[in-house]
Amino acid sequence: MSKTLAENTSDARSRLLDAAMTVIRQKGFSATTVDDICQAAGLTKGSFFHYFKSKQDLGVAAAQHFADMADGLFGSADYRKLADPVDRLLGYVDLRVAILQGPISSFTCLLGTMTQEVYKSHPAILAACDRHMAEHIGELVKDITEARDLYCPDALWTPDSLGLHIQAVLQGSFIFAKARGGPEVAVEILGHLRRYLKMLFKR
Amino acid sequence: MSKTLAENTSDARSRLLDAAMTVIRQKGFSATTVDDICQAAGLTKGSFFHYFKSKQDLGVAAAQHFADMADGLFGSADYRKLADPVDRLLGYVDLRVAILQGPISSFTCLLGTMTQEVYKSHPAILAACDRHMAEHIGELVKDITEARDLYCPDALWTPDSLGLHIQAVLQGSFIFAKARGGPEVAVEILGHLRRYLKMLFKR
DNA sequence: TTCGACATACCAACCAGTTGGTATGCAGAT
DNA sequence: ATCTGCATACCAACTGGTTGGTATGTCGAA
Repeated sequence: MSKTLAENTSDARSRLLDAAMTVIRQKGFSATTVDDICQAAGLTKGSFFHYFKSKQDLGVAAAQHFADMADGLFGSADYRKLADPVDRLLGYVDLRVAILQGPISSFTCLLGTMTQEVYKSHPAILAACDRHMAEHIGELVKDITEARDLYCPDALWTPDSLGLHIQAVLQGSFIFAKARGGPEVAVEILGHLRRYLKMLFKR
Repeated sequence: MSKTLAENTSDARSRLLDAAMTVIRQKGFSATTVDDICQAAGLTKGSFFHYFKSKQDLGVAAAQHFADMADGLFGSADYRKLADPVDRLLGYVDLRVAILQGPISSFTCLLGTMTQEVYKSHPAILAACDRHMAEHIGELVKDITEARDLYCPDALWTPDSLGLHIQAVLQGSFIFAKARGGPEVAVEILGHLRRYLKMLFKR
């Protein structure tokens, strides 16, 4: 019943996944050792391999875990209730800007980070990252499609391509946040994304 | 003077750097071993540590090497001679699209890849990546400034932020190219970047 | 003979994964 | 209620292969 604070106290598997999310976003997948994760979770290796049959297996599960967390965050956000689909898209971007706080590893995308690293070496992880990113984009594409039908049905671009573009800008902004050691540069970059969206959907 | 294509035959240091560029872009910095690089270069470890005092040292040199290569490519491209700065910017994007061919590791950015991975663990490499990316962006910013002065001097955004944005879109498009296993998706993403630039600089 | 360029052989640290074990909980039989 | 049997959860210690790095040697050019 008694629980320490930093090391969260839910079941061991969740603790390992939370730890993995944090550590992998800091050091990358290859550079994080199983021991790193165990230490961060306050558990031992035996426990780790009780829940995950390999490090790659953990990678896949961590991608899932991250996607679930993101789903919760964006699925329940206030901007989702706005009537105009363009407002929802801008609300999404604004929320992403608002999130840019605290340590870098707290707002960057585990899926993008792992994709970069494992695309040749761990196909299972790559596939998981691709699938979860596609699902996340899928939600955006719903709003994009609606907005396009409403404000520019004759536009030359497809909703899917714009969803990808939005996500690409985000991923790119994370890289520069890492390079510069802070989120300020990402805010500037997302400013252009926001402007582009407003220009596309002239009301 | 005569050089084979894959394994080139120039001096050992260059061969090691070329090999590092290729292998690191495939497997990431942490996952590539010194032996990997030596094997790809057709040399041995003794030679490696003759030229680089550590793996991190190689990372810094590889970033430099990559930046030099990029400088050569973009510095001498035809679009640089165009009179209108907007044409030069669009020419830059078009060249980046044209480059999206062959294996993924041949067109992705070593600097972006390494930044993601080493931002907490190898400050020297991170600093090198940041510096070279900033220099590359600096070239873009010249054209952006000129274009802004010419076509939209009252715009609310700064040339620097647009340079970063362009580069962020590129970096993001590489991530998706890796996730999807091909460059097609990057072409779609860059299409939006191109449209944004044309909208910004209405002529 | 000396020096730079490279090779060979080797080491200590590290790392993913294994082994063998203990503690605890639970289900059903008695 | 209590005992038995078995599964789950977790741990400490170990292993075999790998990795960054070193020590030493060879060879050709100056």
